[in-house]
Amino acid sequence: MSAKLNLDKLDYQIIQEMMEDAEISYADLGKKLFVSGGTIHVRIKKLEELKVVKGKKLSVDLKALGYDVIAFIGVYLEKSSLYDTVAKELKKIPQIVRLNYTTGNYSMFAEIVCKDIQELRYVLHDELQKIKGIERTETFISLEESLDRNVVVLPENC
Amino acid sequence: MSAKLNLDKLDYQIIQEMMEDAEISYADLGKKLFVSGGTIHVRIKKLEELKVVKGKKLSVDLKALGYDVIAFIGVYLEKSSLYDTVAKELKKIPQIVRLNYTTGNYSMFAEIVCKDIQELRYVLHDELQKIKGIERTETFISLEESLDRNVVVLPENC
DNA sequence: ATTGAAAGAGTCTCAGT
DNA sequence: ACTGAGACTCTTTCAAT
Repeated sequence: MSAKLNLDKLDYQIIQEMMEDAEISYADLGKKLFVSGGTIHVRIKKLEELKVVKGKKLSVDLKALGYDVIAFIGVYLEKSSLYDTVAKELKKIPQIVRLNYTTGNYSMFAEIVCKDIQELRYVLHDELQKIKGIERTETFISLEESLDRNVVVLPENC
Repeated sequence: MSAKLNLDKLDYQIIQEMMEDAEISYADLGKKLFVSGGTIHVRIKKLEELKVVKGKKLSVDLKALGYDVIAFIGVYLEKSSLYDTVAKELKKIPQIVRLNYTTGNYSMFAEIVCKDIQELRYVLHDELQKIKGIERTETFISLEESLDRNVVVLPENC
């Protein structure tokens, strides 16, 4: 499925280090990995061209901004062939931040971020119920996020 | 729940713009929002001190790196009071990247990233079954991620 | 491919408003 | 609080290896 990439140990080390600290400078990262800053630069450009590294994302504290409710929604479809049309409708709801087509009980799995329970209730009741093709939904409100991290991408090396 | 922050329109605009493009320079962002680069700098430092902005994260294409399997795991606990001890064990499994304590059918909700189905099977069968307190689990393998975006943080303004 | 140095661009500080 | 300019740091390019 995934194309041959031929990444070496240094490539993986760069990705791993930058997943832990995306703001480290090329010079400092070079020191840490015993190569020059120029080499780090060349490798990162290569990884960006290969679309392995997609860029940087701002990390914000949603709770601090007043988004107190994170919830997961399991969606049952009337027919699984309705996935594309239902997905298109769900994407129009700005509170829905993630959507996966899944195996198992639910046809699709959504993640939603809201300011409060009232807003969640509004989206679940007024927005989702309007969408044709959704049989029913099950909502799991997050009471606590205990973990949110990156996968470890170092293989046998290092 | 969330403390009084007193962010103004410019603060929200900066966060919104940087969520869409985390790598824009202060000068360019200033031009876009009709203030100087120095003002953008001051505001971002303030937002970092307030812990609203937590920094930047490297965005990588897991599929390109050979992590072909993303799955969600609903965990049923024998007693919900076992959450902390089970969470501690789950955190030891590097493939588990996210963990939430939830309301609803499941006591907890995990997200897992694996290289292939064999690795997923290994974690589900060999690692999870070892953990005391887990009654059973339900796994939803993602066949397609249709959406992964940030919430829109602009209130009445703009 | 990697290096080191020079050029260019960005961040950070600060005095003035 | 915002600005603009100077100091500093980082990224980017490139000739040499």
